[in-house]
Amino acid sequence: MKLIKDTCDCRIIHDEKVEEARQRALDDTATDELCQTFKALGDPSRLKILWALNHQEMCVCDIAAFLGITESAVSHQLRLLRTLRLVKNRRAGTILYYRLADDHVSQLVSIALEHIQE
Amino acid sequence: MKLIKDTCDCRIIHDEKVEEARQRALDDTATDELCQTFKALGDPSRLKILWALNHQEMCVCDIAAFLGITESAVSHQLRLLRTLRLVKNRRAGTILYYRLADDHVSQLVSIALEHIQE
DNA sequence: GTATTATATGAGTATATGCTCATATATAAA
DNA sequence: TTTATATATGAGCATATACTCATATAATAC
Repeated sequence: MKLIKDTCDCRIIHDEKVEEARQRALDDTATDELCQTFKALGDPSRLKILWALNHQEMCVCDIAAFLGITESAVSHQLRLLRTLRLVKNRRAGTILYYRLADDHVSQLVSIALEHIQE
Repeated sequence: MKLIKDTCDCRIIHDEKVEEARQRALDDTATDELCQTFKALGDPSRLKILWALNHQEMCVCDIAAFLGITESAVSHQLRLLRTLRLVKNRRAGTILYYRLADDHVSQLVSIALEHIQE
């Protein structure tokens, strides 16, 4: 977190607002984790995957067929979504079925849908 | 939207799941707008700006001082946030005060905070 | 054991993007 | 009008990232 310089070339019109913002600011770790979560939802392939998994569990090759991209690309994205605990999977033989980890994704998309529909 | 090939090299294990996903899929425009919205929240500078504006209105130079980045960088980000109707501004002389356009951002961040805190 | 299927992963590449710098615009004051 | 202040914008650059390709791993069948 950079600090503002003490020299006169830093223009702060409302000191108290800047201080207030600093007080309420999220810590760096939370900011970073929030960003990673939102960024995960900010890619068309991942958003489509998550939206599809919101309704049913699916295996990698089905998701690939649905999206029209390679299974490798899907697998890469699923790894990211797993890391962020947005999806979980269960194994059935050689097949891995993916599903949403919880209903946060559903809630986030619902609110974002409200936003874009106004 | 690419379609899957008819040749035998496309592995679809569960036809009905792929079809179900297609039926429920969001249209391309909605997907794109949702992604842009989430992407906007997926950058540390923009998320900090939005979080700060969730508590009070601020002008460009105050935000710049708060974040420790140039006013130019802030202005670029605010333009994006304005385009996505996430923030609004009011003019007071030469100063522009920015605020959140509605409470969707607040709701989105709250849910995402729940997610990362589990 | 080998072969097959389903998925995962590492490296490389092309595109996207967040910042800086220089410049432009808008409002106000002199 | 001239000057100063506050913000906006375009271009360029350095980094991030989403995909492809080749290869590796895991589970099953033989």
